[in-house]
Amino acid sequence: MSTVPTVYDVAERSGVSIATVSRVYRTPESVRLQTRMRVLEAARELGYVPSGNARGLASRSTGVLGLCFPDYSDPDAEHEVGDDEDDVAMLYSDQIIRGMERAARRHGYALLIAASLKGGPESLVAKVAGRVDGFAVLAETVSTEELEAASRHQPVVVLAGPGEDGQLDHLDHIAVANRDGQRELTRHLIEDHGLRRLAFVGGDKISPDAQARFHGYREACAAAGIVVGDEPDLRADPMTQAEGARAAEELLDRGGQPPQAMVFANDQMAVGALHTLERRGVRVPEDVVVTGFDGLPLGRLVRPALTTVRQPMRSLGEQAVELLVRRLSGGQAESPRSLVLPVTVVCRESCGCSR
Amino acid sequence: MSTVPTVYDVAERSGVSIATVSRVYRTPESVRLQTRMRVLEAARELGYVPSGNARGLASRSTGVLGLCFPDYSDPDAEHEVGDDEDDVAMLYSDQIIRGMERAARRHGYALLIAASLKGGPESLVAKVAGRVDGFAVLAETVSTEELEAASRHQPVVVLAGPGEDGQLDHLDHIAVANRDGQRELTRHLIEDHGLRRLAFVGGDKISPDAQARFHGYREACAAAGIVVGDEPDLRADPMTQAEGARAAEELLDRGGQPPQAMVFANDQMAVGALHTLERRGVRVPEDVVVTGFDGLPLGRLVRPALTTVRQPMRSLGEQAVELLVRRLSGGQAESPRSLVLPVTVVCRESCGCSR
DNA sequence: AGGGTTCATGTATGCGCTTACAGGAAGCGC
DNA sequence: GCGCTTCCTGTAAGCGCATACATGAACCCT
Repeated sequence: MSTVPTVYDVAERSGVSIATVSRVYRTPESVRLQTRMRVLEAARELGYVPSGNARGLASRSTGVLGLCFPDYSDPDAEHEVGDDEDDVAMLYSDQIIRGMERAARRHGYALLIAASLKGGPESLVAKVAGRVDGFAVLAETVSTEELEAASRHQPVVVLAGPGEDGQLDHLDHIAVANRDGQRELTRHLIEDHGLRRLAFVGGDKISPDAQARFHGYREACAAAGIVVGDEPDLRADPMTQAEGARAAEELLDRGGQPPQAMVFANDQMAVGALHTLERRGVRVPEDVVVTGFDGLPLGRLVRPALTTVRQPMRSLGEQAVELLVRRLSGGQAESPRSLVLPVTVVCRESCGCSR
Repeated sequence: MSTVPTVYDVAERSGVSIATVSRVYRTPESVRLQTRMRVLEAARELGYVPSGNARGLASRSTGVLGLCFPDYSDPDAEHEVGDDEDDVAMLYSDQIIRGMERAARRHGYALLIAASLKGGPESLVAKVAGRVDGFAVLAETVSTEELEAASRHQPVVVLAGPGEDGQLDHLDHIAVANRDGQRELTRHLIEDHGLRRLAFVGGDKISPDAQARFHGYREACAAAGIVVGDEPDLRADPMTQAEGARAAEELLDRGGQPPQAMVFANDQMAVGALHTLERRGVRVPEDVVVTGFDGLPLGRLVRPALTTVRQPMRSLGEQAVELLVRRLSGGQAESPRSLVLPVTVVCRESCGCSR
């Protein structure tokens, strides 16, 4: 790899000063055409590539935005086969990555992504925050304190997070209308399909999303005079297909009348349930209605197609970038924004709608 | 955003020198516990986050790996609804991103991703290469010359690219066995299912992948004494669901005997075809067999499930990182590697295999 | 011819950090 | 008490670039 060429090398070779070399890249018009070409020629011969680090240091900006997200699966647990579950599991963050990448590109930024390495030597934030102009974090990804520190000196936006009550509410925040969406979907099941015996399968207690959805569910039930406990009928942890399948199993095997509808806190679990139900010969939606939440592409592809609530995950990422970009271009002083992106109920086959 | 604290601020506040502050982060054990805590305390109070740029400059390494990939879709063409196609379209690069991200994380690297902005001010490589320790490019992403320059001073691996004949063959290169896979799948259709009237739907002429697949197809046909022209029966461009649907339509409407099997150069087109066929009341696999290529999760979810060739896209990304890491840890001098990852034929319902 | 402009380039400094190297303090054996 | 280690910390020199400022040439106008 020999020694890496620098401005000095290019300057020497083309007989100009380093300042001129720098100008050729930063403000080409300010350099006489002839000189410019000489410099570029020398750069080409040397294989010169400007150092982003040096540039960043000198100009105090990197042209890079960041995204920190949780470490879904153990990176060391390599599953040779059957990474199917996984394929789906990560779609959520994939969508956000895509959204951010796109929006970032539009604004001329690149995207640095890093998943939290549980207890790595360097903290995630140190790694990301130190290299970007601003970044987004998927809620619960990094320690509050670190976020705190980082956000004192650069824009940070929290995605899909703690919601209104968080202690991070001085930061920009983007969430989706979990509660509204679930309430609306539930209302649909109750009013439009006339169902009364519903079962809600939630997630772990920590997940603010799952909790908000449960609240929406309860509200709709309450509005219809259906009694619901303080807790979901079942909790799945993690919220995977496998757990969803198991949950369906359990709901089926419970004594008493089986539910008319299984309302899952996310699509993955619902899809898992679909598998179980098919295997057990339970017809969907004739025998039982199934719904999810998220609007993963996956849900459109299973049979029966999944009724769900579509989260605009991609646009979550895009909005995050927009927010960051705005802060970076002068809006630092504005008061913290808290967006709640609307969701839409998507009726497909699994709830009994004609389609 | 006030002024960003630096080592100097932390040093002053904690009464040590900047070297000690640096050591606290780089080699904590080399600093007396008491001193270390004083420093960390000061850092916390100030909200200090080490500058990645400065660190990179001084230590000549960034801890970041990069990925450049093509600009699939026009970022400005926002489709409010019906981004369905798109959801699937990007799965390919998504998978690679995931693979890289994981592997990178394992090795303690973060991942910088950037799609080529067609004719942006700064070239993609300049943007990425200058900020990372090494990077991968999806073939055809950046100009050969730029790659050339970058690869002279840092590891670069080309993914799924020009193959054996490229002029970039002094670079590390990872491809998948397109030809072998398509040959094997085609052989399966001919020998195991006894089909003889096949139709191959390829992609644009530029795509080396699609071309290689067509070659594999031809080889299998030739081996079975089936005559095939020099060109695919149909070319789809782009290789999307919509185009696949249209291709199926065309194959159906062509005069003469319809094909017994539609062999598509990728999964997306095959899935599009599946839709068309269902709509037209043509049964799969009873009336016509359909196959894809790629092994997208999508293929497992459609009905009938798609017989295809699974590309290890995730592992493509992982291998890329492994290669980069190896080069970075002393293997610079090794001769260029050219991996061809094996693919596997995945028989599902759409070819008539019991499942 | 002299003063004022404009344009192109060079000089010099600093961005925030890492890291050899040096130096002082403390502990050891003799 | 002396020399030798060992351990911890400070000093200082860059890393590669951007950029304010200085410089000088060419030009225009009076």
